[in-house]
Amino acid sequence: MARTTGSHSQKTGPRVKQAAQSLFAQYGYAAVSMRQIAAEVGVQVGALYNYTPDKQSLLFTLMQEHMSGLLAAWKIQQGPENRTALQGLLAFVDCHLRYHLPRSEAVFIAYMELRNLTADNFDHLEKMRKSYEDALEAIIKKAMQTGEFEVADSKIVTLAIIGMLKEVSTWYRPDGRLTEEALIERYQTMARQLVGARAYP
Amino acid sequence: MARTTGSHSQKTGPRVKQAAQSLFAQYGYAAVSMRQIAAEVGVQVGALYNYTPDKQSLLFTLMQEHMSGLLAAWKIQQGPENRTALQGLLAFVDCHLRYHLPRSEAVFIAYMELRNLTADNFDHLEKMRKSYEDALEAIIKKAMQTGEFEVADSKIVTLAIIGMLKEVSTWYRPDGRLTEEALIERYQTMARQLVGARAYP
DNA sequence: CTTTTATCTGAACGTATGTTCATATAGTAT
DNA sequence: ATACTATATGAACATACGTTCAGATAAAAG
Repeated sequence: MARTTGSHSQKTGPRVKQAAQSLFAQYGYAAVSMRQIAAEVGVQVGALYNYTPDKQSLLFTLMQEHMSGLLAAWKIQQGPENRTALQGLLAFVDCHLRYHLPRSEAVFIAYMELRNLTADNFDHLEKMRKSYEDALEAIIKKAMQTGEFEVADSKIVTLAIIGMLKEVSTWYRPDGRLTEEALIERYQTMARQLVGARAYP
Repeated sequence: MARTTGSHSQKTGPRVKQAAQSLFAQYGYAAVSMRQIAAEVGVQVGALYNYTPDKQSLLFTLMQEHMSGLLAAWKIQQGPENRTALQGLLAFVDCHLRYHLPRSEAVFIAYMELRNLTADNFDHLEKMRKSYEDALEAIIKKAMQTGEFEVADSKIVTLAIIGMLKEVSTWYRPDGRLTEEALIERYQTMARQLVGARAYP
């Protein structure tokens, strides 16, 4: 062996991804050229192809890693099976916001660039998105059966809560009026009222 | 005068806008070429410039008209000054969904293409969006003072409700499980619970 | 029928695109 | 020092872009 694989690559590779994420988030995938990404990294355009087979893979990798991280975060925070539905709901809100708020660029891309994925890549991500949605719906469904929540339609309530949470990423700024903690507390309250939870845990 | 102005124009003009709307919604502004739009209309690319000074104006016109229509719809449905806050909230939910559900293409563009507007055009639309948001916040604020709603933060609740409503457009299909009426009723219920409204109107 | 003019065509403009590749460069191992 | 190879360059590829415009077309007005 001559040189440890990717001695430069280990520096440049992440910088390519970071530049792509930053530019895709700001201008959109279709509006960003490989030359713009190269310029941001400080390299000629041909060098990018040492780190990605093509532009599409760059987008897919970013989106896939973001979604994997989200599902992993929930797996950790989802807690024991025997807790109440309200505890589950509050944990879901907490987990979602804590993961999304510090990742505004990745979040923006995840919601805006789905249509720029190839069919295969789209299907892959759609399955991940669905499984995240299902995690919340499972909590709601269980609470409907036990009467813990007062909701008429678990599907709609699931989507409403996710919609309410997604919207936060469009305006939240870390230096804004509310701390992350205060924000989470407010959204937990709204989620609790939205599902008509009977009592505090 | 030789020919009534726009004898063909009155047919082709709207078709250009419709084609642009359809293509922008499906593939995104940056990914759609003027040649694609022309092909959809059934005309050569040069002919488009009889109907728009440039591609940007095509986008702005679509977004501006959509937003004008929304504000006009609310102006009609907003009702008398003396009704209860809950009546106002339910009317807002009703108005929002009735306007958005049959306009999925325009809605998609309105939320996705803001960053492809020039600075001036963006500012114009941002003001309109803000005034729509303010309409809802005014209802919430009033209800906070009278104690009609139990909310801690009118701004956050406003954004949460709008987020919840916006999300509907990402999945609603006219031939789906729920009728428009049933959907509106469910979202009115969720909005009412979300703000902790004291009693039914 | 002739004139007028709104509308459309077809070609051209300069510039930009994603991707490839032979060649150069510079660190690492022997 | 020499050989090796991961990484970067710089130019080239065919194709596409938004926009312009001289000229063709066809419908209404006189």
